[in-house]
Amino acid sequence: MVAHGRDVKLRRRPQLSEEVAAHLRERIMSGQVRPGEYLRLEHVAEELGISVTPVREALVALRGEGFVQLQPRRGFIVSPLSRVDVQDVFRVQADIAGELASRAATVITDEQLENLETIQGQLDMLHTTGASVEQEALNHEFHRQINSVSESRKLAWFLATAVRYAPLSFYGEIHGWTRASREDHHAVLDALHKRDPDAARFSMHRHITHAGDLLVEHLDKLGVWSEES
Amino acid sequence: MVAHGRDVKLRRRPQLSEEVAAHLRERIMSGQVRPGEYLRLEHVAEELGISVTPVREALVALRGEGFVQLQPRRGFIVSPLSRVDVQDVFRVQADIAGELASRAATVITDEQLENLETIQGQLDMLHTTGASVEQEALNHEFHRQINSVSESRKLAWFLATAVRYAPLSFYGEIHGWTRASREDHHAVLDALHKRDPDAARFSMHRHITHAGDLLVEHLDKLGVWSEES
DNA sequence: ATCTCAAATATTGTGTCTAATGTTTGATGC
DNA sequence: GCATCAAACATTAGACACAATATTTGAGAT
Repeated sequence: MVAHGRDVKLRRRPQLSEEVAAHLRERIMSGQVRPGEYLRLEHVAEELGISVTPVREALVALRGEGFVQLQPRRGFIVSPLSRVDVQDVFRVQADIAGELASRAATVITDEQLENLETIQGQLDMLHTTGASVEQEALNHEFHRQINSVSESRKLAWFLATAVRYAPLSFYGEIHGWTRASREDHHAVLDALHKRDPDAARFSMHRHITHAGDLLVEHLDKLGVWSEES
Repeated sequence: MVAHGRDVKLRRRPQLSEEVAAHLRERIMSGQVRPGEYLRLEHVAEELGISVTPVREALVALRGEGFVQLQPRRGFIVSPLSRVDVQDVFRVQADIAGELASRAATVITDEQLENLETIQGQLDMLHTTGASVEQEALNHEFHRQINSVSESRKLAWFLATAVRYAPLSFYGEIHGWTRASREDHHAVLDALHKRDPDAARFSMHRHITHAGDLLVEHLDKLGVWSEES
């Protein structure tokens, strides 16, 4: 039972299918592959220099996330995507994140609050410099902490699937986002400090809505929508 | 052409992995496999008389639905499940179904309304007899119609994933459900007739909440929860 | 001699690949 | 147009490499 040391294996190889899924998500949400297009197993496999098995596995996962549709015996098609669709995803995300923040407000410990303050403090410092990768990580950690406070597994899971619709590097790239985000975060922290569930829900909901609006604008420019009106 | 039938129980029309996924969902939500248990690929494959490939595919899909978790190189574990978890899933389901009903109320056509009335009429007739399989189908169709009126793809998709937490044959088996359902449905129809979004949202939300409460009660008896408190 | 503990070895089971099978689509000939 | 056939491709099976865990073995300490 003795710990065999925490020899950190830095080279922990991620699952191939995970990488493929991330790759395809990115390609879809950046408009490189259009809605209605077929994603051919063999084609993708060849492109990445792997066999079809992990590609198929990735596509099955992506189907579960709503990015592609499976036509049995025919193949995987990129799902239609409209402005309203993305707004809807963020509506769900905002509702659930709000609920989680609300629950967190009633049970959060002083220690957890301090932890959040530390994270936000580091974020605020990075604000001046432009280290967007670390900003991403800290931002993610900030939300992860809040969402884990109430231990609402299923809500957290729903939230996680909604979050996937935002490209990984999105938040670092959007001008003006870091600043708006900072103010939003402080409003959330304030509500948590006061143990005010309604305020926590409201401020978190508003925060996610802000993000969603920016993403829609961003995707607008990329022109990823399937149809226009 | 036709395989020399060994003990072939699985039909060939649907995808194997689909059937496996449904099979495992059912086993999880009926308490036959407990949270924390490993689902071994080969074991499941042998049990169903198929190879491991579609089993793995089904488990990947189930991971996307939150039923199991993947520990890389270790295996698939049945996710924890508490009473609160199921309540949360139904909360999300109720919110989204309410939103979809609300949207439907503002755009539904007379023709679509008449269609719904027909479906509900058939449901009401079956109420006296006990043809639960057909009841299931009609009930499903009733909701499907409403959810498709507003063409909100992503919301409908979220809803679909939440719905999977109810065992397929659940509604037919619960005593008193068909009657309560009938009243709920008529309230929804009434709201749609009046083109009243708020009433549609409210009545649909209540309907789903009713169903959720019954399912929780049902699962309580089965004892599927991972821990008690 | 017995116990402790770690290195060596065996076992189990996933992750990926290759190959066989079946289905769909589109072209070709009638 | 309609049947037939071939190519393309998804789907399933089977095989194997390798990682994670369990078991055994053996050296050193008591």
